[in-house]
Amino acid sequence: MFLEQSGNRIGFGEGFKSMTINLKQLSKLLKLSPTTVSRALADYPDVSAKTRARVKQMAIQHGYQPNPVARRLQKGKTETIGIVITPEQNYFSDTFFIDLLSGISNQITRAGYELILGVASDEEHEMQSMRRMVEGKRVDGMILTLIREQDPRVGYLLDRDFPFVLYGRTRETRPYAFVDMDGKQAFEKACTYLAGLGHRRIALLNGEPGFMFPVGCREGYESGLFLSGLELDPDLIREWKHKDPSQSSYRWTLELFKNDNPPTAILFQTEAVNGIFKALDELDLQPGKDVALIGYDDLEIARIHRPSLSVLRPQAREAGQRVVNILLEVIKGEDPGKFQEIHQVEMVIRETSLPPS
Amino acid sequence: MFLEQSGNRIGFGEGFKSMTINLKQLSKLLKLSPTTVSRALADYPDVSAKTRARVKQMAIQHGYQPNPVARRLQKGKTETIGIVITPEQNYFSDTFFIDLLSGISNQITRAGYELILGVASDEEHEMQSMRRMVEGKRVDGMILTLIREQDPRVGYLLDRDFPFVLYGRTRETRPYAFVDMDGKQAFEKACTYLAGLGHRRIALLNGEPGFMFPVGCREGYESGLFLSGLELDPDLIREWKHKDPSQSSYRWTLELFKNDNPPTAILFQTEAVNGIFKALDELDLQPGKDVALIGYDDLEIARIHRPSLSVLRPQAREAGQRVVNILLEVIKGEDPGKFQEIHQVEMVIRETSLPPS
DNA sequence: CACTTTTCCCAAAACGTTTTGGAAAAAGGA
DNA sequence: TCCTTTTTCCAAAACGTTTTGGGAAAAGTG
Repeated sequence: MFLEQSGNRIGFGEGFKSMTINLKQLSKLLKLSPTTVSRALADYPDVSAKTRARVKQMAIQHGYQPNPVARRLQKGKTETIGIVITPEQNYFSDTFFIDLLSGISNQITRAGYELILGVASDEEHEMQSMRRMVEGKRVDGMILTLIREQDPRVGYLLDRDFPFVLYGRTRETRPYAFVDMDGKQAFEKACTYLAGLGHRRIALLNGEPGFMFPVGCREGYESGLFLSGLELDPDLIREWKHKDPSQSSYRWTLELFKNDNPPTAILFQTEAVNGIFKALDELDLQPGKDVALIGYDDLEIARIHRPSLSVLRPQAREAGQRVVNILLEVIKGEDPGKFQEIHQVEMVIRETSLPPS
Repeated sequence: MFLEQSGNRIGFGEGFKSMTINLKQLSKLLKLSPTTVSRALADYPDVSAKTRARVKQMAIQHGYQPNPVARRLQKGKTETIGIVITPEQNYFSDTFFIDLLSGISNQITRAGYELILGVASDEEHEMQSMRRMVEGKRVDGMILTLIREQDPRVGYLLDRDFPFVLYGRTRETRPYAFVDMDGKQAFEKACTYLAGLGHRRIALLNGEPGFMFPVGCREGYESGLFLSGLELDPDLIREWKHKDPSQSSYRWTLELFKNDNPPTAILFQTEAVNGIFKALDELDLQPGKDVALIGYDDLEIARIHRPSLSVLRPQAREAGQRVVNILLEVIKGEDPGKFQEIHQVEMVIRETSLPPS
């Protein structure tokens, strides 16, 4: 009785009228048990080729799709992974993060999973949003970006053995999975390139301390100087604030050129380029001509600007895809320590990396 | 027997060890039925105040949270809403879209819902991603942004009575819910303001045809000219491409000034500002001094630039919150036609809106 | 032919909630 | 005291899948 009723309950209720068909209804149509239909669709070997074909054909004909919520309940998995972004850090700006997100999203969809997004205004809400996802059993795994040197999120997740993958790295001795860009090698390459052109005073306008990504950049910078036989001058290193990249980089650039012996080249994250351009303009210095520039990240402004900006270009899309594939492995139970990838960064020479004049 | 077993199944299995407690387990602890516990937590009146307090206390003590997947199955709702973004349109860039998303996300979380995100590379995948969500029963409602004049998504959703809300508007006669910014009123205000300063040649560098938002901008521009007793000159209207705002606006700005009678002011979407600045620089015209500028959207660059850019500022965060609240009503079964909101846009006068020199 | 193996299918349980439809106990009314 | 009403609780069904543990029929095997 009840079975009959529930089988006929299509098209009732207000709001969205579901045109979709049930497993039970489909099985009735086929005069088979729900078990067999389910197994046929899942390509189990214990259903004959003939009925399997019949089932699949009927499923397609009626546009049957298994209800994901029911599947999740039975399987004990949410088939969902979570990510929390914090807009105030405009890390999010422009193409870089979008490329990363695009790679993540596509791969997640391909796996039949879902991506749920949290937007947090600050560090505290970031943690809160993540805890809701984890403790509320809303996701099977987390993706973390914009990693800090000491990142409480990593400890939290490790403590409860919850699957996660970092885009980036942190200071943590326990093994964990990550995909990172080789910022060190990138900045080393850029630095030796500039030195090879004859630059002797190369400045570094680096990201804010506390985050992990500037660490590699600085290491690469120092290593590049060393390899080129140049000495490190602390006066040539400055750090912009991520809350206000343009404003802080503007001020620091002006400061750099108050130096008795000013730089002839600057390495920096492209995020900070607006402030640098502005400062150089005020100082009557032409980017590329009077000061060589190489930015990290190939944002739109880098390609658009005249002269166009030489950049270090991370493959964000590919990285995003790797992050997801790894996370799916970790969710399956693989050892996270096995997945620690450092991706190469390409250097794109455009118009702002000439020899010193 | 089986009940007992499943009740004890904590801490087994590889991977994430769930520390969380069940409704069944909690009810056993309380020596109550799952029914009563569930109803106590949901504040049903048919459970005594004393036991309700006892239940709640125990629930908090053990950190009980109902499994959302099970609840969704029973309730027949996904408690999830979907959004699809397309990165290539760098509508997404900078603070505006993030503010919108932030408002959306916060309100969704507050309602206990989830936001699932699709990232589509083009119009076709955008539709595909949405269909997966809708036909796959993965969401209860959709949020649409960056609406086109003829937008197939709207027809699709209307056809199957699926709840949705637009951020923006489209050309569609059937009633639907939307939250839009009053671009018309904004551009009218900006235009009359400039005319009031004495500008007689005001140009419009508008968004790409096919999308809906430039329509209102143009209407406001024309209305502003009319109200100020100025004549419309088609030579002063150009349209940039959304795939490449900087490049196209750069070219069109140069073109505008080839005019025998060039403009003394430009209205535009702030997205296109880089190209305009670049072109003015080449033409040796100072923004704000030689050419007045008012942009639509208060992006970071607008505040940072010297001279700082006068802008029309939509309240994206608030709009995002409204979109969600409306969508929740529509999901409940309210008539979408009741929810059609047009939000005012504030004008922020900074340094680029002086009288003509 | 009798026995074993393989092929093909299915009934029932389980996932963790909420809702339905009572039922027992307590309280109120005569 | 007996009947009615209110209070307080609960067993069972239901949501739509997948998995478990067979079981009947068909196909081999001797």
